Amino acid sequence: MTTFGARGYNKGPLTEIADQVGMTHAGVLHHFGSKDQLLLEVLRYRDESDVKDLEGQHIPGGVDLFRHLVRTALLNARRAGLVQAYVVLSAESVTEGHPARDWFVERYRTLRREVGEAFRAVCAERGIDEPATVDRAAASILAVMDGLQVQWLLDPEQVDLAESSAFAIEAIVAQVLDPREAL
Amino acid sequence: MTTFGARGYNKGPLTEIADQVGMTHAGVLHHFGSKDQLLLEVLRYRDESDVKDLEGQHIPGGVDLFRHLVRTALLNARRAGLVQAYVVLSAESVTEGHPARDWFVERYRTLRREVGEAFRAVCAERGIDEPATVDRAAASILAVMDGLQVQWLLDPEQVDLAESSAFAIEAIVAQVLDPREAL
DNA sequence: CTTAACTTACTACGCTGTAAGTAACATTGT
DNA sequence: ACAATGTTACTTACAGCGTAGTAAGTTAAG
Repeated sequence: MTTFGARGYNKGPLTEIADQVGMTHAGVLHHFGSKDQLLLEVLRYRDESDVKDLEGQHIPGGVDLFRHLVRTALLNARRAGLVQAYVVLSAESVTEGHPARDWFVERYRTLRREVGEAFRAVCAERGIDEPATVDRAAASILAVMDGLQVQWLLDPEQVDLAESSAFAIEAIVAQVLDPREAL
Repeated sequence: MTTFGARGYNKGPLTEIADQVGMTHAGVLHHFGSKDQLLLEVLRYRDESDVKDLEGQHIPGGVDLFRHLVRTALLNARRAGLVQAYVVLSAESVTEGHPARDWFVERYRTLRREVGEAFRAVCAERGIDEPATVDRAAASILAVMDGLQVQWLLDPEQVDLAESSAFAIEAIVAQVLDPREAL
């Protein structure tokens, strides 16, 4: 994660990764078979340990999911390395034949579904019949979080990741629950 | 742009670029000196020709800038290659020692400033005293456009770039002009 | 006569993946 | 109890490719 995050998958050599665990690059290949496979295992492992972190604690739904996303943005501002890994790898994954492409496609589908469901729950709770904008809003919330991360990594002095994320999420949620035309 | 977009800067070889213009890779280096320099020239050239496109036409300000951004998202849905180049290169640029890093830092600063000014113009026009959220909103609008592009490139069937962008921009503008708390 | 626009040929490096060897440990048969 | 036989976790060494950059030569135009 450290190497792929700092230098990207393509430019992140196995030798650097091997050094970090006190091994030669051939040793790493002994365990993972190929560099592609290592990347997928790293991503899978992150997912697993994220789930473990939430064990016992309920995975929030409804309005709590949005609060959770805001807290995540706040947390992310303290772990640039991990954020950078996701930013770099997700963008790289859109290129031809990238080994993590399918993983990111699936990941975004899952996240959009979860955020979409949270929207539907909130709408139901407040007696709003489900607006057509739910799917767009779900994608937008994930998008704004990702996009802010890029700007923040490039220019941390100028961009406040947590504040901007919170602002944008609030804006989008408000627009779903009670749409207005400003333009 | 085609090669760097499709394969990224790191994995985009000079030979492929040279082939596209019917030349050897040494011919390309004759003109640009190094691969780094070529990338910077490509980016500079894109900027220049964007300015040329707008020549005569006024660069929109105030509320028209937001409409222009929505139209841009619509236009972008028809040019995946260019979009992919920006997505891949901007994310790659956050890595250590990337040749385009400074360029992207500067680019986002400029864009945030322009969007921020548009916000201030609209606020002045409508007699709203400038809210503290302008800067966050400016970053958020750029962020949501970028982030949606990633999701759209990965899964064009599932994500409607134009609609989602329009929705999110509207949401953010509305929240600046007339803030509400939804959470 | 010079300069520009190349090409060919080469160097040199970085990288992934493979093959063969080694040391430690586990398992099994007697 | 102990040898024989894997098996695991590596290392060293190397093959082999892709690639950026360089140097020298070629052709055409000014």
